[in-house]
Amino acid sequence: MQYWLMKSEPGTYSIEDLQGMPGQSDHWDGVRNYQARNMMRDQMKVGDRAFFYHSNTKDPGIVGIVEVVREGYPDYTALDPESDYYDPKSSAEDPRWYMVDVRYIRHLRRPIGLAELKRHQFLRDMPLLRRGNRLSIMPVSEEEWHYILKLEKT
DNA sequence: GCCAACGTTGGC
DNA sequence: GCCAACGTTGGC
Repeated sequence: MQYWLMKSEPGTYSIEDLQGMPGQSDHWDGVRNYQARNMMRDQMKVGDRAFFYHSNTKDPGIVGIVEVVREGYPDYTALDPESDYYDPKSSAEDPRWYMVDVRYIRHLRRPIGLAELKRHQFLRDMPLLRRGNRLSIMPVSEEEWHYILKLEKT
């Protein structure tokens, strides 16, 4: 089983939004970055866990945990001209973008902010903390995963 | 295939 | 709202 971190702007889609969906699960649409696409299409497996990260907000940070419940399949919002995520270069025959489904597991006991994460040398290699990082989906090592879960209890 | 221009991300 | 960093686009 692998661990991940998935970013979302809470103004667009927050962990509370996911929690409010039927079955507390939803598709993770709108990813339009090839590296992130490849991870969803090729690497994310049912049962994998991910941190839900709130980005581009007053207090960016990890707020909860979700589980992958469906593996990569074409992101149909790319085919919908009405969607903000429409991409005329994608087609049903040759889908360019993929998504996975995730299910809400729980909130962390407290949000762990970006500033706090940065204070931990142990986490310095996380792509999230590297300068200029723009990946919206990234792997988290098992060690990092458990380290962060310990922070939650402090 | 290079690279300048442009658009987007996302912290601050 | 600013702007650094980075990915993408498109002219050549």
